[in-house]
Amino acid sequence: MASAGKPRGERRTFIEEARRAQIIECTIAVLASHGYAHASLATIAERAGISKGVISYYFDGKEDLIAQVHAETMMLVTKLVLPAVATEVRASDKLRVYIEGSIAFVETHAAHATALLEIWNGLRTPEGRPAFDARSHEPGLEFLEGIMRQGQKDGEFRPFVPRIMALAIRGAIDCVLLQRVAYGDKVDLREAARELVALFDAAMRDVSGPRPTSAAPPPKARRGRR
Amino acid sequence: MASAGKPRGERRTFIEEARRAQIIECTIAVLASHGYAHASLATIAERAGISKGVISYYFDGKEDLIAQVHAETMMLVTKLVLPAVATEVRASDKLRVYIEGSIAFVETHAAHATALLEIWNGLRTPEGRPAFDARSHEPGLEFLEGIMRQGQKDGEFRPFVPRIMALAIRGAIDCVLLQRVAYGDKVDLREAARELVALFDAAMRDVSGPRPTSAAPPPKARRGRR
Amino acid sequence: MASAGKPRGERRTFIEEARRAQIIECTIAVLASHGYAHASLATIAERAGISKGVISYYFDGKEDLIAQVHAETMMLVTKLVLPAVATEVRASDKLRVYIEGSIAFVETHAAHATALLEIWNGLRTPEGRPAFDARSHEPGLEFLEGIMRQGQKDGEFRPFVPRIMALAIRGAIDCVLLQRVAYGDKVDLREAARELVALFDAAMRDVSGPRPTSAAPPPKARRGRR
Amino acid sequence: MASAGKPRGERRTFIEEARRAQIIECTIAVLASHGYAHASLATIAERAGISKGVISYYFDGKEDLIAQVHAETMMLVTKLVLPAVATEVRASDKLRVYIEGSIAFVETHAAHATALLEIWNGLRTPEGRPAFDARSHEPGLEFLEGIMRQGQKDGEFRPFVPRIMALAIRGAIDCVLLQRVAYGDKVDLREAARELVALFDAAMRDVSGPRPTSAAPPPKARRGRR
DNA sequence: AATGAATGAGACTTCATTCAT
DNA sequence: AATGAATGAAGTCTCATTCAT
Repeated sequence: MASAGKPRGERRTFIEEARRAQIIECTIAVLASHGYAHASLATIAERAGISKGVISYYFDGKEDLIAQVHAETMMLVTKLVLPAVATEVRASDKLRVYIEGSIAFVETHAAHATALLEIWNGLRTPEGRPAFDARSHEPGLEFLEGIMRQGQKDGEFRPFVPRIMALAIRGAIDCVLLQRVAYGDKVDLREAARELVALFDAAMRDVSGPRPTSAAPPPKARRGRR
Repeated sequence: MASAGKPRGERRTFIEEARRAQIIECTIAVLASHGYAHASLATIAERAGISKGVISYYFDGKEDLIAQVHAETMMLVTKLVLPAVATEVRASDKLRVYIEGSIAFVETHAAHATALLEIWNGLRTPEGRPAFDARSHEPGLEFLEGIMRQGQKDGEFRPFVPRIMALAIRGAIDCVLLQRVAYGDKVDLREAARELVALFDAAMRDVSGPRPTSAAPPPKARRGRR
Repeated sequence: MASAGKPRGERRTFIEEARRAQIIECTIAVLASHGYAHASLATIAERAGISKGVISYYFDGKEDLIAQVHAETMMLVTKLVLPAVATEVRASDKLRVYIEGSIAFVETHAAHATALLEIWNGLRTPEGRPAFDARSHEPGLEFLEGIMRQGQKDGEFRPFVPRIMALAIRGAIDCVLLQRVAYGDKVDLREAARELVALFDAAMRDVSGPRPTSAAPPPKARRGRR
Repeated sequence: MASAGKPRGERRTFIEEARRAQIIECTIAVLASHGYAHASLATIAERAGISKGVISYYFDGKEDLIAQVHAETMMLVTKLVLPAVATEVRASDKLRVYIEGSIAFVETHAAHATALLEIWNGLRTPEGRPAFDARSHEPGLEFLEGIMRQGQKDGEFRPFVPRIMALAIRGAIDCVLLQRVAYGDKVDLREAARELVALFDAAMRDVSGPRPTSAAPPPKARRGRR
């Protein structure tokens, strides 16, 4: 039950917001380094240098904590990737920026990315079924499908089932993240981004005929990759 | 500890082997239906209609049981997919059969496939690090890379980094499995197989020049981004 | 520990007295609605719209708070029932008024009555022994016994052991309260009062012989039973 | 969830039945001596000289344990009181035997009686409402009401509301138990039984006129009360 | 006079593991 | 070869209490 005394309303003091952020940050770190199953409240509290009770004070139990970490991280990755995608006009450019941005997120926010993967894989319903299963990919998948349908309408992409293509993109990015987690710096993320962009460009581009909108060159100057 | 009397050597009676197989089978079923974290020895024993002690008798603890389930399942999937691949000659055909076989395995051995995913995601070292992380993909990845290198040598495939392409294939297949787990029959595996084959065929095939056995395949010009 | 600065002496400012009364009132409400075990300081503070610290400021811990709630409520029920009893002369009338008043208290002060029951049942010494056990009934029991002895001396009542009769009256009233708590409005308290009066009148009245003080008619007109 | 491995089926081994009985016995003792709120599993296990886990092994959690203690004790008191009641024919005799039996149970099974009272008072729903509130008295109350209605039909009892009379009887007995708990041997249970029988006999007996079935004298010889 | 923040003990539960039979 | 019984550690959660501000 949402017991009393916890500052879960809208009004948040400065110190409270700081603690909350600190706990979330530590949870991400522990998720990344210990894995979902070993991310106990005790470990998290120890890392934060606080007592376990504080976590219960700020969050409605472990489930709530994990859910908020998930939401916060999803918001972060969305905020970092989507705006860049929105600046592009052509579907192929959108996808390129999406892939590049996703891989860049893995590089700049390794712990966040790993924690996200842990949550996706580890969070379960009481009966053991995945709680953030493929369903939690939905928003991202639908976003990708939207881009693909646009590309197909514009004649930029060949015909294919958008859902499968979107799955392939997500799976590829996640698999690269896994490699990064396993092998660390030995995995060249720049190269991975470059290759994945080329891979899916080749996989989707329509080479069967003349570009329908050939008269319409890229409406904006080619943006350098970095 | 590996106490004396346990039949863990090579010599195994028939009944022993049967028990062992039964336990492994039940573990797979429980992993698939309850998830890694909820797959307790009690649940497995109950499903097998035996007492928990028997599991300890045949396996050196839970970790050992899971490891053997993993090995057994990997062996199974390998046995079902690789021979078919070996009957093909051209790299593109090998890849097609590999993808089709992998997706078919998901369909015919749903529990095995799900259990495998659960183990990959859930099994950890005592410190919390993934025990069957990306490293356990290695054999499969290297197998795929070998096919790709062959295709590139034959001029069938364009130049690309085999490792990344292999990762993308594995990721795509795993993601389709996740969808299947999440959405069940609503996911059309035949369609998925067809689409993935087309996807990676388009992604890899060399369309720049004359066909496969031409005299001079593109050595490695243009590792350009597009 | 009773730290300095807390207004626990006699001298109390108006605002202090108001806070104290407010906390006690809220404690009664929470006891009645949540039960003893679930009446946490957090819940009480929340209901009062104050912080938990205030309660510690005005009371020496939870035990002290409950004790004061008990004392206050006992005082209230005494103040409401005893004066009416005192206006009667004959023992049978006193008992009638006592029962009617007790049941009326249950009706007009439902939360107080329920809270009292919760305290009687729930409050324990640190070792787990009832802290407000039967002993806390003592004043009320002795009061009833006094009335009975008077009635026996006057020849109004037959001979019986006053203590047991007093226990029966208290038990009957408490049991009616329990029914009220459990079944709410479906329990007709007017009827219960009427029946209990008749029950104990029949149980105690001496019908063996002529009224000793038959010459002394009821000194006041029979008060309507409702 | 009813986890696996617990012997909760019908088949019970001897040793298992013994453990189960031992745990229930210890729970009754701890309930009686420590009160409901302080009857933790740790205390119960300590008293039984076993580890906490054993309790979980034999019972589905604390709630289940308490429920079984309740059921077992109710069964015991029923088994001890009801047969004796059934041997009587006249309602007044049935009630006499019921009261005598109930008080005798308090004397011979003090811990059981106290534990029962603790459960009635202490067991709550998650929201804090009584779980074995007055409702759990229902069977007993209805049994008493049945006797009373028979007595009224036979003309043995005067008219009154059976439910209130039944409540009064239960309340009186419980209150005597409370006194016993509080004052121990100083409370004379024989006297209490004698007095309560006389009390309720006087309260219920119809003295208004001739016995309706006066022609039918007591069908069996008066059984000496002691 | 009051508050928000933090603590730490204690409760219940789950589960891998051990052991006598 | 197998079982039932038992253990003990670890996890999550609640809550009275303390304390600096």
